[in-house]
Amino acid sequence: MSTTTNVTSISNEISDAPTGRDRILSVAAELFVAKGYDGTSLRTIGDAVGMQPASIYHHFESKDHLLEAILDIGIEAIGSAFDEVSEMLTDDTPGSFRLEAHIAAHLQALFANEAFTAAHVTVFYLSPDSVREVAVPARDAYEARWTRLLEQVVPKLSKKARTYIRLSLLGAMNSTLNWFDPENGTIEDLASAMANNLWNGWSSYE
Amino acid sequence: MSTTTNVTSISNEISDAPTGRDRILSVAAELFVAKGYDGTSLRTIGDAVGMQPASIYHHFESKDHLLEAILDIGIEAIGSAFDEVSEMLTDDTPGSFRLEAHIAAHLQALFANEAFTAAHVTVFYLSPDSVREVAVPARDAYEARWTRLLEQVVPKLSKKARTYIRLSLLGAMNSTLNWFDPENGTIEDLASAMANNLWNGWSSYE
DNA sequence: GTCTATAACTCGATAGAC
DNA sequence: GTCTATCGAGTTATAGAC
Repeated sequence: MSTTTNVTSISNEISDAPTGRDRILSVAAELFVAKGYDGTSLRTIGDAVGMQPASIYHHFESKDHLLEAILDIGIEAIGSAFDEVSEMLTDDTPGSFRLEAHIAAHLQALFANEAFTAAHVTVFYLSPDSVREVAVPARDAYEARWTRLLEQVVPKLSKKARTYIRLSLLGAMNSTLNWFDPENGTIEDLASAMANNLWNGWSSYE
Repeated sequence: MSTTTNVTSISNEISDAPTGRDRILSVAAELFVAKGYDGTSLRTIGDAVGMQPASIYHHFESKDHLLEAILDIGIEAIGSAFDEVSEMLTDDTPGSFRLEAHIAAHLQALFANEAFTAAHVTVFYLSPDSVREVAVPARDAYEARWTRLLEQVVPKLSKKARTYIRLSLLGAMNSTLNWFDPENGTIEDLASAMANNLWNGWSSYE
């Protein structure tokens, strides 16, 4: 589907100290997330990869296209993580289990793919219009997976209410990038806590 | 406490078509939220207020100080909204009511103070270090209000679990800036839905 | 595939008139 | 309090050698 480097090859090459194009992608993703798209110059990226800024243009047509490639890798990674979980679950898996498993997959993907996935939570919203337009279809396809999941897990809820909880849940999960430190607790614990609190409600802790 | 224009005078002057310093603040806040801090030049702000970029320096020492003033107004506004609700509730108000009232206040503040409050959700994270350092104490004080509230509302939960739900809830509420349209539903409804789903849990909709 | 050099432009900020 | 004019540094991107 994608014409850019796919996630599998990226994650394999991360441990192999990627060079050239893949290394530019990794470094640029980290910098974009840390300092913003406008706040990261091609000089900064070049310095970080040990390359002149002009050399980046051999691998990418423009700074915008570099960001497009990063967002493409990120959404592919998190979509695959969702699908892998789906394949492991059967139709009669309890809703609370399915919810927790997909929450865990989303959170793992957020923290495990260098900054490719994280870029969708922060960088995306300030991206140039042309870049956003390219990234939107894949993002919508990912959201649609959650829409279908919630239709199955909380079928009694109205469509509008399901929209609210879907977007609230995604907002809560994505916010973990701002406050959760994977060295200070496991993502499994975090996912379990989030899923349990959502499923059982807070009233039991009153 | 604050040496910059306070929220009350700002909100009063919004309807009076503010001029000079206050107008720069309003316009810059909107632009910073829409296009990012690095993505908004003083020239752009000047154009939007009908002023030469150099004239902005009569009101603000630098672009950084302008952002500091905006963040100060924003956190003051949302803190006041929290405190106003607190004063309306008695100690024996049921936890679910208190939760919903404070959620509603937070969401109202997010959408009602031009972009001053919203700047804390987006612009803050990519601000220059010096600006962030200035804004952090007031942000921490606001978070501490939520910490105390949750200690009272869900006392049986462990401290760690309360930290998770506090940050998840704030993340969910702040994400509404990305997806909720106040012209397509009331904030009261949104707050009610969020509070009810959190309090009662999703299991009842299975 | 990476380099040097540079074009064309924009940035935040300053100086000083009015 | 707002203006004009401008400085020095930074930006994306291109041209062309190796």
